[in-house]
Amino acid sequence: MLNMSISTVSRALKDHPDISKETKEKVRELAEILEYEPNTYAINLRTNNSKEFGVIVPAISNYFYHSFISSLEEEVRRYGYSLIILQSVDDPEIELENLKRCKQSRVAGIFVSITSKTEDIKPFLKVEDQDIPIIFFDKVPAFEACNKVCVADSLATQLAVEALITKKKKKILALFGDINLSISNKRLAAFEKEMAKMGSTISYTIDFANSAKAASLAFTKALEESKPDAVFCMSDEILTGVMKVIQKLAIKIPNDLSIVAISDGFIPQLYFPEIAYAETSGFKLGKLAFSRMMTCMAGNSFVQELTIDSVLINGGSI
Amino acid sequence: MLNMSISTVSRALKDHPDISKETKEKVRELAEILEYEPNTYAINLRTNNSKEFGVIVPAISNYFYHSFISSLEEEVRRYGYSLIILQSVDDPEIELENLKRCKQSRVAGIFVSITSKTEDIKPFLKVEDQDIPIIFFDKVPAFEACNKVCVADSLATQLAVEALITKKKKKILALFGDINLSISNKRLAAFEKEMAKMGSTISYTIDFANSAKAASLAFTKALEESKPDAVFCMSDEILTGVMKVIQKLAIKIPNDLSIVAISDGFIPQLYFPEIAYAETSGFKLGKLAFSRMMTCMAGNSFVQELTIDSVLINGGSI
DNA sequence: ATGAAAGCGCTAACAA
DNA sequence: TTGTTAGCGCTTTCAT
Repeated sequence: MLNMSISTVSRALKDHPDISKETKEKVRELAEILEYEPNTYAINLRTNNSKEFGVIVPAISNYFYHSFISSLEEEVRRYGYSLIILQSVDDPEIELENLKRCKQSRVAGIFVSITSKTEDIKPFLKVEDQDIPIIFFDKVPAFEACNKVCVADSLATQLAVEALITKKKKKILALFGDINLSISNKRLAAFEKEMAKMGSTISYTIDFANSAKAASLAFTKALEESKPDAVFCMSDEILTGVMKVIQKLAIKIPNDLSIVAISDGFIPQLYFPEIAYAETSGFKLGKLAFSRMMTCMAGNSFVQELTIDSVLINGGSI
Repeated sequence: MLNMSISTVSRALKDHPDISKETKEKVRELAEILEYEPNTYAINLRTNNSKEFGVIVPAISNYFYHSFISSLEEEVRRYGYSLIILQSVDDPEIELENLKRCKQSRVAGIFVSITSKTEDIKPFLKVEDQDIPIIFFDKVPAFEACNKVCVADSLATQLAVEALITKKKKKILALFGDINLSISNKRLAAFEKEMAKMGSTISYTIDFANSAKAASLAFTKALEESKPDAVFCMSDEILTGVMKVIQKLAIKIPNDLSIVAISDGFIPQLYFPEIAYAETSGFKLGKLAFSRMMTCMAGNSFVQELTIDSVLINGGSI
């Protein structure tokens, strides 16, 4: 319509320095009028990349992941990217399918939190070989040579325990999640290290629960048996189980019992008094994961494991 | 490598009836060995469609949306589709950008829950004109001629109120969300309709709160002023605000006060006793939205508004 | 400053 | 049953 070649138009539209001002103006005007939209499929084909990242998580409806995803989405949007969300429903097979989908969609990069049963991470490494960077977050493989961003399990545990110690608690009940999850073990190890520091001045009991209900049960039992003066809850799931019993028995917090948790903060502030917690923020982790991805995509980067800080958020529960 | 043309390979790979068994076999074998992956960009360009849906929500980190998204993802995955997630952070401008992104990515269809400030839905209708079906869900425009799937606001409200009436409650405090939100108004209207049915046998107070904190305040005030024997909470947000005060004042549920809410169920079961609620399931809405999308894509369908049922889930709170 | 032309990897109509 | 070919809409090199 403007009597110029396709290449001129293409260049004009992307503000190429070779094109004269007047031409650019004309092209832009007509594009506006015609409501021209570049065909993303063609661009992707031609440039062999797309402005999309894949995100593979065990489940979106999780205390932690949706805040991670939300924060990540905010970040990538600024850079013109979008997020393709895939759930593995904690099934390694579906996880593998999802990975394949990402590969086939030729996403620019993949964020993945592995399932609790994922054993073989070779498929992930293979995708990386094809120049699709992978950032593992939260639930990361033990394997060394991959990019990971994690919450500070040890630090968070330490902060939570220290808060209890400061308040001179003597009999701590520590409740952890599924014993098979690496996160449980990391936090358990950190907990025991803190206890070791204190020597025999503090006694403690440890139990595991793989659901809120199990946590309620474990807590109820411990209440009778070990009569703790403080409870350490490894996760929101554990905390909700404990808090339900506390409401049921009308236990006075913090007079009868102190509570401290590790959480991203949503659940703790539902209660009165609000529960003190060591923060593990999905929000912050999202930002970190993104910046790590950008570095990887730039290409000049070593594989490494990054950790976000944790802080203790005070509540009236200790 | 196999001494055959590209088209033969293409057809063999997609099990075209014209191709002989042996050829297919050979092609598949070699494809396996070579780890051939079809180039999605090229397919999209050629076929002019992609196996992706856009999802535009005010925020992922919301009581309701992440369960909707989670359920929708499960569903679309079965059909080989993926979900592109875009947040509008309740900003109509960003919402518009997101819509544009979807259009440019030429998604197969869009699921959208509009922001509380979205006034102009013409841009959405325009996208529909380009044969990208749009399913509005949850927060839908008042405009008639578009496809909507919603939770049953009236029914849920009715069920919740009926539960209170059955228990002979006489002084109901009804707490609603942001007065500007259509959802608040729908539920309010339904509530008043139920009250009208009862004539003067029941007295009630109505208040609005646009945050959990505001709900706490409104509830505290009402407690002193109107001394209700039951509280109706329009949403999880309201419920959490109310429950915090209840814990603070150690109010006995249901002896001192009955509580009923409208919720998808996660929050109500955090408390003891568990809170009775009329269910508005993001999970079910996801399934419905998807099936509606498929119908629209098939092309033979009228514009319509669909609603998912609600049921009362009993708790110990009434 | 602009144009011509090749080609990204695939599909499908048509030919053989 | 298989091959030839055009073309999807764009980017980019090379020529002018």
